[in-house]
Amino acid sequence: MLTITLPDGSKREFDQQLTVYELAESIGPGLAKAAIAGKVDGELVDTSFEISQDAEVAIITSRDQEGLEIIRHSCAHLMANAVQNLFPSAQVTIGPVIENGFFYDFAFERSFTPEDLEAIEKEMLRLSKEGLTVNRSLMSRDEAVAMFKEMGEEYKVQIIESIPDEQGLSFYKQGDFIDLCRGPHVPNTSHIKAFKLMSVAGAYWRGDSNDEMLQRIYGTAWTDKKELKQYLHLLEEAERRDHRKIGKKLNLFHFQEEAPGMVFWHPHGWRIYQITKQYMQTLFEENGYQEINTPQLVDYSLWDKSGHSAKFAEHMFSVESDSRMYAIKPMNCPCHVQVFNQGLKSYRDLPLRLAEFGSCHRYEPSGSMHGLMRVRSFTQDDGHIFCTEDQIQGEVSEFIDLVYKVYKDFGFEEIILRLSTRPEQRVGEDEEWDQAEAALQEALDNTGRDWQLLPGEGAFYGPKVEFALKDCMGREQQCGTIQVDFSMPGRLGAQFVAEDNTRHTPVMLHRAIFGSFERFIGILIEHYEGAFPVWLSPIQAMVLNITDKQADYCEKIVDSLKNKGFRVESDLRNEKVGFKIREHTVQRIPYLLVAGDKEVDANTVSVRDRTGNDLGVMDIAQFEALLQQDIENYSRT
RNA sequence: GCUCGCAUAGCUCAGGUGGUAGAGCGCAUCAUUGGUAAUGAUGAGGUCCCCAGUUCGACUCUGGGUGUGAGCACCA
Repeated sequence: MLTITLPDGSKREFDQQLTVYELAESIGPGLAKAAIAGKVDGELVDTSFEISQDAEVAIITSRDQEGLEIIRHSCAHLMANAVQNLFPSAQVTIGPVIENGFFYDFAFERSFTPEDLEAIEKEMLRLSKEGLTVNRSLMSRDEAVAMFKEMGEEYKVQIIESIPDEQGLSFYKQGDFIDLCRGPHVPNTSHIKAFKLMSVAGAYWRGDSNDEMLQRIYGTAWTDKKELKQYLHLLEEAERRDHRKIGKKLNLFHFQEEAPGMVFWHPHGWRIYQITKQYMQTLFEENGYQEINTPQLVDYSLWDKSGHSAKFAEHMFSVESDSRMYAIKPMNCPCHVQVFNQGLKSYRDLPLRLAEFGSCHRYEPSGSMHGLMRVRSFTQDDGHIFCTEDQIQGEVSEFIDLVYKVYKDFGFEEIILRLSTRPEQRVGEDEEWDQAEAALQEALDNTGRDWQLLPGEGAFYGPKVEFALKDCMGREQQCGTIQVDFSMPGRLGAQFVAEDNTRHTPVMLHRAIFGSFERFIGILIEHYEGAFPVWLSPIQAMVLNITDKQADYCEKIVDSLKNKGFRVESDLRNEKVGFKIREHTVQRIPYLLVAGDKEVDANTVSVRDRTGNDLGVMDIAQFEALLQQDIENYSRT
């Protein structure tokens, strides 16, 4: 007798053991058809799995997240199958599930072309339609090695050899194609219906840049065609929002060959930059930071002392002058310690918070640069807090609150918190680490929010908290961070006099909220698709005349709004008002004010927003109030 | 840095078996003074990314470089 408990709590009894598939069948033929896998006592298994004792069992279909992942995984196998059908000399390696899809890495004598992808996709479709049964089998490691050796699959042999042979290895076979896999997999290739191959790219074997490069094919797979279509649509939207495109369209910035990875900010882009900077400057003032500024060029001796040149010399720009070698500063912290070191500090001075809009240059690898998101010249909203160990938690707590406020003001509601703790290679005493990690953890717990733990991911000099925000497309963007540093203050000779007149080394907290202005503005551009909230808009309102007759009136309105501190301009060109409206709407200007004879006579303007809403006719005072309100509450219209 | 692709007018992009190129938008000039997402006409714009090589001749083919895109690796 066998009792199976289903997810709804109902129980079913069976005389003898049965497979997941048979269980699904006993519930209903529709479910049996839809069954992709089973979950037996919390463990995912194939539909062919034999249930031999009392258990809680769920039937997994494509509607479950796990079901979708199994489909994606099986789709990776389907692709490998298709590739080997078409290109027998291609060797298989690994093919995991990733966000929205899967990839599979092949070793092949040449790279795959877009035409190859089409052919592979076609072959996959054929195999899917054929409805091949997918069978699981077990093999000992030696058997498996022998089999793949015979097949000439060198990479697979390496993988298998690196797995400990305990209860045998599982293999999945469909048609002639067999692959090592933990599974589970769909019972039949016909379950894989909605997929598309997206791109080919090189990827290192085992992810190691010293190893050879393989051919990676990326694909996406979904439950049905509709979901696939939705996903492809989302990708199109992401492309529309690409900050590089919008930056060009809205004339915010450009890059050119002579200065790779360095931004030429145009007037409107620079305005956004200045507004975010002024925002941060106010925030610094309100939160006990003192703004400083430190040199761009600093002699290598300082970078030797700080340890940066030993680790990052290849990524630093150098300048030689008067036969001395300088680095263009790649970071601000050593300079901040120099400021701290001027004058003997007392425990009464702590915590000492120094902030800098620190312009840094790093020689980033050419292939890593990406628009504003990763550049070689950037400015951090950098800050360093010199404090005692006891002060860490309080400082971190305050900082977390600050980060939430800032991200909210900029329109980001969802924030992910991560704590990275001690790595194997590290400096500092374990006691210090214990204390610092506990302080960070407590600060996180005090927020009452969820946070993730990343054990071993901390920097060699101390643990850290990282802040990732979610943009409107649901993409995570890591921006802010606060890091405890046990190392640098000591290396650079920072000290303070304690209550008992002994000298101590302060702890240094590195912290940033935007990360870099460049990247943060890139994120803002994509988040808002260029339609910045009024408080960030380079131009908040454009005043349009209908004929030359209203030109003076328009200028008068612009002057009066400008005098109040609003960013307003006029467009008095000899064009039809419809043309001007189109142009400035495309430029995402929040408000368009139209003045014709009627408005001149009544001393009003006709107001329209960039989404096409007609806000009616109002006088200037009313419009000012409207703007003011938007600005004060960081409105996102 | 690695793999693969791309580089043509200010922008977005066409184009040609090797004989120096074209559209739309933008820009300029003129006409037009028009009420809420594109008024019309005319015109000016090009070292076809750079450097070598092959060739009677290279924007086109070959090699090298630079930049850039997707991904990998890296990211103090």
